[in-house]
Amino acid sequence: MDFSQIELFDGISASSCRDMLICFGAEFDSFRAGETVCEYSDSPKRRVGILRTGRASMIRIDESGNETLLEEVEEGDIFGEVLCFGDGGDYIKLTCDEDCDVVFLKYDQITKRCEKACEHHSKLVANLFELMAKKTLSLGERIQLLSRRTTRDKLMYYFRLESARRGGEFTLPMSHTRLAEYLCVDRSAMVREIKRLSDDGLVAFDGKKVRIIAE
Amino acid sequence: MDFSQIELFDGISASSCRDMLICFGAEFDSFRAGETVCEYSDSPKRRVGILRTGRASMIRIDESGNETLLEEVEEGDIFGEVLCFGDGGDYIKLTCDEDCDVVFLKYDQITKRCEKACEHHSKLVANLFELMAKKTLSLGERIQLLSRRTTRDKLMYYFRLESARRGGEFTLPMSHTRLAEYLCVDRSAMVREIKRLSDDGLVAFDGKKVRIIAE
DNA sequence: TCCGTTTTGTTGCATTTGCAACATATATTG
DNA sequence: CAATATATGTTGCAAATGCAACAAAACGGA
Repeated sequence: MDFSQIELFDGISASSCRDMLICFGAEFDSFRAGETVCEYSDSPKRRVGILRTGRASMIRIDESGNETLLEEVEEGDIFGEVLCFGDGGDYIKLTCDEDCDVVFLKYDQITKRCEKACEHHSKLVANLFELMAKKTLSLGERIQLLSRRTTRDKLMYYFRLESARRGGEFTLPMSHTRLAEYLCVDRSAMVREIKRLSDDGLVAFDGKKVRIIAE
Repeated sequence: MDFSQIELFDGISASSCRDMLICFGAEFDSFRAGETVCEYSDSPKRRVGILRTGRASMIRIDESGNETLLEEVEEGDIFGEVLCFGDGGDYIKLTCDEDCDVVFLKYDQITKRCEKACEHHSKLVANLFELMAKKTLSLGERIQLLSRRTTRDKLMYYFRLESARRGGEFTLPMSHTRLAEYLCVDRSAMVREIKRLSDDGLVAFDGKKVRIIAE
């Protein structure tokens, strides 16, 4: 096992990694596209996951069967019920969009000093801190998006963000169906609104390509 | 200055605190209720704030003048543009609901090792990690709330959460006006929906007291 | 206490939205 | 290739929502 490429273990020697993996109760696992990494319905496992490779989606399904895309988890991201999406009663799962490699750490071991007092414990916490800061930012961005009142505003905010991130014209990184889940709006209503944006000359669409014309 | 009650400095001696405050570029400040702690419109200051005492609100005001309550910041919470609410272009400010005491730390100093290699640097990062985990949870909760499609669902989710947290009946911790901002819906529409919830016998209201009757 | 400000309650109305139901197109898989 | 599943485009309609406007109530200082 090569730890050096994993951001979480950055600056920690391989032998220290091995020590720590024991005291953190680390588990490595792999999943195929479409498989479920974990479910957060029942008993919390109190562990933190790090996505080493692949892409996955945190999805909530409510009583009515509505699916909501809570967040996209990408390479290097952390996830876990201890960190986010505390118990609201609904069924939540993490599903792989691609094949994924995952590490799990026991949350309680992270903040408490371990008995063996691994010398690199604190370095690992610092690394986790970085990952967490990244996540916090992306959650905050999500809130900014969802706090728009209308579908039109959500779409424009999303398009502007993607456009800024990728520089001008960009390709939608997901299907309409999924985008609707991401914006938390009805798909058909969203498509209707997209057409209006196009008619009003604010945004130009060419297949999955999007270009903002006017603010 | 007594550091011992501040969660951030938990487990760190007063003398180490003094050392660190220098290398972290720490600034202490106090604000009166109603005052603005900081604005995140223009140039990012790249610093992290910790609210030592008091309560404050992170508020966004968009071009149309709509105010959105992005998050409530309470005693011990951290805040800052580096951590959340990355640049979406809007004007964001943190306003005190009560008198507040605040510490600011330079973000870049946190993750980088300082030249003097303060021995307690890593302990402080671990403490920050805890604070951040708390924040991440609350942001995730917020996303769960905002991802409900209808005002009714948002209200019910909010009521259930508060009810669970405070055990049965509870008192609304904010005005209707502010709650509407928090749920990101129109106030009048929200009041209308509250009346419907009451009429439908799902929730009983008595002034600011709220009690859930049925799920 | 009085005055100005903020909050609350309410209503009408145009617009937006969710929802259900299709037909069609586009993968995906055996 | 055929068969099945999934995604897309579209529409009607009832319901929810945003918005504007206003009066009444509550609050907060001077």
